[in-house]
Order: sequence, then structure tokens, then C-alpha cells
Amino acid sequence: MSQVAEHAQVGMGTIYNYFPSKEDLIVSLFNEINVAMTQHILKGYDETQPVVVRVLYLLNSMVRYGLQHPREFLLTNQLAMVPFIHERVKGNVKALAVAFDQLLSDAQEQHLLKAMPPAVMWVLVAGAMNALVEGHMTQQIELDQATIEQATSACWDAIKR
Amino acid sequence: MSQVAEHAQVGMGTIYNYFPSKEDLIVSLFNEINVAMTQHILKGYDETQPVVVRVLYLLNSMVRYGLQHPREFLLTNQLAMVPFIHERVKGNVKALAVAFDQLLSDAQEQHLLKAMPPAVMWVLVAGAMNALVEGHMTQQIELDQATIEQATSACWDAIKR
Amino acid sequence: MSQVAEHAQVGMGTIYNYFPSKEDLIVSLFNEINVAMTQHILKGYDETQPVVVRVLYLLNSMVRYGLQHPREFLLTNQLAMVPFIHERVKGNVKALAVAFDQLLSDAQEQHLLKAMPPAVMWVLVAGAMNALVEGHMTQQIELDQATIEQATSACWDAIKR
Amino acid sequence: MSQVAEHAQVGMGTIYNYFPSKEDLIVSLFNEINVAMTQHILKGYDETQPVVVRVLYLLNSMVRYGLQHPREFLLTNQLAMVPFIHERVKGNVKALAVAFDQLLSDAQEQHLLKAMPPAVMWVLVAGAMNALVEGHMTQQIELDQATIEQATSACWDAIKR
DNA sequence: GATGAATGAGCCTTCATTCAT
DNA sequence: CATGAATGAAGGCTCATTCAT
Repeated sequence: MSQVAEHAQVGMGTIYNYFPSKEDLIVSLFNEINVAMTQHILKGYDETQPVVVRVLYLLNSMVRYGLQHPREFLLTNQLAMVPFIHERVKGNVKALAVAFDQLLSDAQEQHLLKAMPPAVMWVLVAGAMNALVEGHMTQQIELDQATIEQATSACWDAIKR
Repeated sequence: MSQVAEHAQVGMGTIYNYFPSKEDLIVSLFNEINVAMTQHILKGYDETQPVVVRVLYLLNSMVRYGLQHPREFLLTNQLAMVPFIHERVKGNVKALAVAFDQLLSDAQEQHLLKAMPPAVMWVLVAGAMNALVEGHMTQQIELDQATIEQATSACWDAIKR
Repeated sequence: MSQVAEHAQVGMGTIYNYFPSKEDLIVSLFNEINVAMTQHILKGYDETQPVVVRVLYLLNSMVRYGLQHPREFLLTNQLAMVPFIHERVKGNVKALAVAFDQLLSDAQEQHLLKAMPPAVMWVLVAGAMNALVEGHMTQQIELDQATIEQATSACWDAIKR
Repeated sequence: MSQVAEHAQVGMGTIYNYFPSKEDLIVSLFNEINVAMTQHILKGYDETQPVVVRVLYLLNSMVRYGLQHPREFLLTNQLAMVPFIHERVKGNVKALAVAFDQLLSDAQEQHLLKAMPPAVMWVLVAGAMNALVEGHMTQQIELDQATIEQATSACWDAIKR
């Protein structure tokens, strides 16, 4: 906390005027990052486009966000696995998941997708995209634009009928 | 460490007769779990089977391991993102990744897969499977046998030509 | 450290706001005592007096300091033999030794002293004076004013031509 | 204690068959070294020689012991200042001091020495000799044979009438 | 509302001592 | 008698939190 205060050019006690505890600070940070990430990913998203285009666009956006904001990306991914985050975040960060669910549900009604719960499809492709970025960060794989497009395309193949 | 000692019904100092430090204890635990996990997943794996069967078998095994050993699954996933683990584990836990890479390379030579680096394909499907189990644990999705098979099958669709 | 904090009527952590580590605390204490001791011993020292008077004055002062500040005396003597003190104190505590060396060098030029390195003479008389105080503290000898004067006079006989 | 056992090629518990505690071990070691040191110093000591010769002989022996057995020398000097040693050593290590006291008392009866308590004289010269060796060990002074003889001679001047 | 020195529970680690074999 | 794995009190140090200014 002292390092946070120092970085913020603020007295230690001031933090506690805005956040009751370190945990609350972290939860707020987590939410803030998720909101920003969602906005970033949905920017330029055109609902009038065909389903394929929209899915590929979102997946691409997710990867690009991870590459452009590595700190935020790693932080949210790590925090997402910490128990007290689950208990306190409720449903306000799932905006992206909800948007995707909606998109997938629509697509499914048009018989473009497999007969799988949309939530499962979202989990699969989101997990694949996250792993892609992590693999790049830990130097396990090279991630150029061509590879990204191959990967997102593969994800589409995974869920398309 | 005191909680570990208490849980092990052992004096605090006894731990230090077997592990030089807390970090060494954790690295050892991490390696032990990974060895056991790899053995569990490769059990019953038949290299004489067709590629599709083998891929689906491994993916299924991965998911089942996660479901049957939630604590180990969560622990390794969390530890895998901690810096000092990366620095000290080197390459001994990648047995599974290597096996998969080999399988995918073979399959690729038979023109069964997309023209994508095997490492990327591994990252994608492993990430998807991990996310599947995590989604189940965080109650985001229901994960019955049918869903698992749909998911693994979708992964195959993602990488197959 | 907890005992130090308790004695200082202060929380444990407070100490670490002023000293980075236990070792730093001890080095600081050592230096502080040495500065105070040097001031105490040099108080009233008159450089215009004849050499004999000055030498006897300093030796007397050293003994009196030891008798009046037994804790500080014992502590510095013990600490002076601890390795990490040597490595970190450098030359700032040798003010007294330097002053004495200067005095002895001057006296030597006047052919009042033996042809011995001043450093050796300083070591001899300082060692004798320290042993005198220690002998008193460990009850090996009685140390009244008469004995002190006999002892300092004997030291002068040791080094005078 | 484990290092002591290892160095002695003995099991840890074995030590406790011979010494009830670490403190007892140290006290025994202290006594043993002092006995050996006394023997070493008194070796070749000829009571039939004149007082001057005997005194100079003993002082020289003390210095040579320190130079030849630096570890033992430093250990006893350090231990001599630790409280629990004082309380437990009683009078058995003062053999050397007693011998010297006797010599000095004899000499005093012959009016060769100053009218000072023999114990005080012993403390002075022993302290000076110890400091001489310590000064050599801490590199404060150079200690060749000539310097040693100058120093012992100076000590004699300090106590002789 | 801002500050940051003070706080002390809790952490990892050591090591003299014990005791079952 | 010898052994050495087991023990746990004690040590130095950290850091989230408080509160007097």
C-alpha cells in the first residue's frame, strides 16, 4: 500500500479515504480494468455485420487488447483466479460475456453454430484467446498478425456448425 | 509454513529437513503435481489409434483430471503464472506439451491439420480445456459428459483441416 | 529487537523506520558511543600543557570514562571484536587513536619517548587501561584513585625514554 | 552444535552424553584452552633465573602463544567478556595469573618493583600484551621480533621501580 | 480531507535439545 | 552408548491499517 501511495503521489492514509481496505482497492481496480477492457474490445463493433465477421472481430479485439495492455491483461487473469475476487465481483464484469452470449444465441437461432450452450462456447473461445496471449508473453509461441488470424479463424471453426 | 506443518501433523522445523525453503517446497509440489497429472492424462493413451481418437482422448483426459483433482488443477494453474516458478522449473514439466506437439506434428504430416504451428494449436486447445474446467468450477457453466464431448469435438474442429 | 522495542516503549516496526536492520542499529549505537566517549575523554584536554601532563590526563580520562559508563565501555569493547563492525565502521571512530598518535609523535620528536612506533605505544597503553577497567569490573582488582594514578604513571614509564 | 558434531565426526546426540548443554561445552572448551595456554607459556620457564629475565620470558611467551594460536587466542579473549563464563569459571583458569602474582610478589619483596598491588601490575602487563597481539591481528600494527622485545621491555619499565 | 509515523500480528527461518531406534 | 530426525520457542523483519496532527 505504501508503494501505491508513493506511486499516486499521495499520503498513505488518503487511500483509506477512498477504499476501506486493500482488498476493496483491488476489487475496484479489477472492475475498472474489466470495464475499460470491455469498452476497448467493443469499440468499432458493428452489430449490423454478419455473425462470422462479428465473432472474428471480437476475438481479434480480445487478442489485441492483451498485446497492447499486457499489465492489465496479466493482472485480470491472475486476479480472476483469486477466491475473494469471485465472491465480491458479482456480475458486473461479465458485460463482455453477456454481449458474446447474445451474439452466439442469435447466431444459433440462425443455425450457424453447433448445438452447444452459448456459455460453453464463450468459455472455449475466450480461454483459447487468453491462452494465446499468455503463450506469447511467456515466449512459448510467436504471435504475428498471420498467426492471430489463423487462431481466431480456428476458433470460429470450433463453434460453427 | 506453520499451517502446512500443522496439517502434516509435524513440527515446523521438520519441513526444513526436507525442503530448504518455502519456495523449494512449492516448486517440489508443483513438479510432483505435474508429474502425477501427466501420468494420469497419458494413462490408457494408445499411440496406435488414429489421430482423431488420440487427440480426443487426450483432451478428454485433461478435462477429467481437472474435474477429479480440482485442488491440484487450480494450484498448478495459479503457480504457472508466478515468476519464480518459471525460472526454476525449466523444461521438466512440459512432458505433456511435448507429447502433444509430437502428436500434432505427426498429424500435420498426414495433412490432417491446419497449417498452423503445433505449439499454437496446443496453446489453443489446452487453453480452451483449462477454461472449460475453470468455467465449471466458477459455476459459469454446467459440465456433464455430453458437454465435455461437444467441447473436445469442437477443439478438434478448430485444428483439423 | 522486540526487547529493544519494549525497552524504548515503542512498537517493533517503529525501530525499522529509523534503522534498516538490526546490524545498522548496532553500528549506529557503536558509533554514537564512540563519539560520546571521545568527547568525554578529550574534555578539558589542554594541548598547551607539557607532554607528560597530557598523556597522564588522557589515560586518566579513559579510565574514568570506563568507570562512569560501564555499560557503554563493555559494549564497545565487545563490539570492537565483532567482524561486521570492523567492516562497516571504517575510520570514523579512531579519532581518539589519531589524537594520541599525534601527541606521541610530537613527544617523540622531542626525544621524550622510546624509539617505538607510536601505534605500538598507543596499543600498549590503551590495552593496559582497558584491562585495568575490566579487571575492576570483574572484581579482580580494587580501583581507587591512588591505584589509577599509579597505573597511569606506570604507563608513562613504559613509553618514556 | 550440529556443525560441532559434524566436525567431530559424531552424531549430534553423542555430544550431549559428554556435555549437558552447549554452555557447558563452551565452558569446558574455555578451560581446556586456558590450561593448554598456561602450559605453553610456562614451558621453559626457569624459576632460578633473575626476576627481570623471568618476567620478560613470560611476556614473550604470552605474545608468542597468541601469534601461534590465533583462533584459541581470539576465542578466549572473546569468551572472557561473556557474562556466563565469569559466573562459571571460578578460579581454575587463573593458574597463570597466580603464577605471575607469585613472581611479582617475590620481586616486590626484593624491592625491584613499584609499590603497586601485584594483581594490578599483572592486569596492566597482561592487558598490554593482549592488546599487542590483537593490534597485530586487526592489522593496526606490524609485529616483528624487534617490536615484541621493545614492547615487553616497555612493560618491564612500567612495573619496575 | 490529507498526512505518514506508529503499530503489532504474522511470516519465514534457525538451532539447541530430545528421544525412539 | 551412538544416532540424527523431530521439535518448537525465539528471532529478525514486513506491511496493512490506524489516528493524532
